[in-house]
Parts: sequence; structure tokens; C-alpha cells
Amino acid sequence: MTQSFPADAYRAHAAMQKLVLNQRDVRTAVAEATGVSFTRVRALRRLVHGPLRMSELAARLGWDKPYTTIVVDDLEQRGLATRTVAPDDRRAKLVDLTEEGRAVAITAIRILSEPAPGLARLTDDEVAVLAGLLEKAAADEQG
Amino acid sequence: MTQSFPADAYRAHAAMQKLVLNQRDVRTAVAEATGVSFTRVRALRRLVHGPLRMSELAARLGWDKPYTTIVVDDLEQRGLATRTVAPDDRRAKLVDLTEEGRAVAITAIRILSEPAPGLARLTDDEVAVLAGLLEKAAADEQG
DNA sequence: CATAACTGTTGTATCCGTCCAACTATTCCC
DNA sequence: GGGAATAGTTGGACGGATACAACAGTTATG
Repeated sequence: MTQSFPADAYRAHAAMQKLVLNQRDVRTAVAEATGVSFTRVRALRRLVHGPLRMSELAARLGWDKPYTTIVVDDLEQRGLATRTVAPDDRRAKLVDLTEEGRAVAITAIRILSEPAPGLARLTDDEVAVLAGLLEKAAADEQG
Repeated sequence: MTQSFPADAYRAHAAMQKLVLNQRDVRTAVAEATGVSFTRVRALRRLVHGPLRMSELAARLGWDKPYTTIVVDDLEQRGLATRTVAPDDRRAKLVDLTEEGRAVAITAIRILSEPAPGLARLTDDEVAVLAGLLEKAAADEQG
């Protein structure tokens, strides 16, 4: 499993870490900007394309069901999400975002996708090359 | 502060996030491999180049002093660090790594610097270009 | 010397993120 | 219909990461 990388790969990786991690803890930034903890924001982001059942939400986030209940309870209390009984199965609940929840999700997504400031040091052509290479490397990696 | 980036910068940033963040939470990986929580590992890494005073350690890690005391207490109990009175000021304490502490720090550093697997999808030449561009972008960014 | 300034520690409190076991309501299937 | 499977909830527990206030010992300074 330990494949050997050329030294450049280590250099590249270190530089990426600086660029990505150094938005001084993105999680904290998102939490501060939204007033919602990063974990809750993860849930909001998953819901941004439409409602999900509790169990689906749990599965996609890698949480167990009780924890998902806690998180959704909290989102509901904050007015960011709603829970309704699924029309086709009364055991299941559909979790959906409120308008405000959607707004928070979008704010978070915007912050998270903001490029690292250091990229401004490159020319447009360089950025284009960089994007191409990185996308080749990141293909299939789950986001 | 919001500079406008070309679309490629967003693509590049997204790809970097996938590559860097997707080592399935590096923090968890490090914690599992070392048996020490990621926060404690941060302290160990700061000490790898020599002893520091409590206050310096606190400042560099952005912690308050009481919290630093707690962390160093723990490291000491685990046999990873030692605390000695500073020779020039008996109020101050110097925190230093034990052999084992150093070993844990090095393990952590090794894991953290391991390139993302996706980089194996690039040729050596591509990796070289990538490293060059990323280092230009990351220059001055603090690690 | 006396007081102020500094270093670290103790004690207390608070979120947050998670897990597990047990329970209720509902649906599925023989 | 009745037991088995499924969805979600409740309750309890725990570790981790921090913060703040108050205190003790040491040094610096007028």
C-alpha cells in the first residue's frame, strides 16, 4: 500500500496542505460565519439538493442514527430544517431545509469554495495548468 | 479582501481540497496511528526541534496557559515529554520530548507528509510542474 | 524591602462529537 | 394476524478541546 512517490510529490503535497489548511481552519471560519458548528453545516450541505430521509442522511455523513437525530433536532430548533413524515412510509421522516437553512448552506459552500489567497500569485495561464493537473490527480477521489 | 479569481482557481481549489482532505481525515489517521489525540500531536510536533517554555508553546499553538498545562501534564504522564525548571528563571519550565515522544512526533510527521494517493495518477514530469506551481502559490503561507 | 509583573497551576464550566443500548411506531411477509 | 424487520427517538456515557477566574511561587523594580 505504500507506493513510492518522487520527491516532487512530497513538495506538492506540502504546498497543498499549506494552501488548503491555511485558511486558518476553514471549519472555524465557517462556524463563525454561519453561527452553526461545522458538523451541522455538513448536514446542511448534504440537504441542499433536496430532502433526505434520516437514515440516508446518516449514511452519507457516516453517522449513526441517534447522532443524526440529535443534529437534526438542533437544526430544526434553529429553524434551519424541517422534518416531515415520508408520504410513502410513515416510519420514515424527510428532512428538508428551510429558506434560512438553505441560505446558511449556501454561505458555507461559498466560503469553502473560495480559493486560497496564494493562488493569486499565479498567472491565469499557470492557474489553468494547475487546475488541469489537480483535476487529473483528484479524479474519482470522493469529495 | 474578496479578490476575483478566474474560474480555474475554483477548480484548482476544489481539487486540492479533495486531495488534501480526503485522506479520510488525516487527524483521525494520525490519532489512530500514534494513540495520541491530534491536538497533543500538534504539541509534540512543535517540540521536535528542541525544548520550549510553557508560555512559548502556548503562544505558538494559540492556546491559553491553563490548557497548555493540561496537555503537557498528559504528555508527561504518557512518557512523551518532560518538564524541567528553566535554569535562568525558576518560574519558567522547559518542556522537552522524551525519546518516545520524539518517535511519536516523527511518526505523525511522516503520516502528515505522505502525498495524496491521487498524485500517483500523474507522470513524474507532471508532478514536477505541479510542485513548482504550488510552491509558488504557497510561498510565505505559514505552515 | 515592598509592590508590581510574570510564569505556571488548579479548579470549574461549557460545547461538541460520538457511541451504545433500549424503546416505539410502522411496515412487511408468511 | 403475528412475528420479524425497519425507521427513528430517548437516555446515558465518554473523551476531547477550550475558556475563564483565582492562586502560588519567582523575579524585577522603584
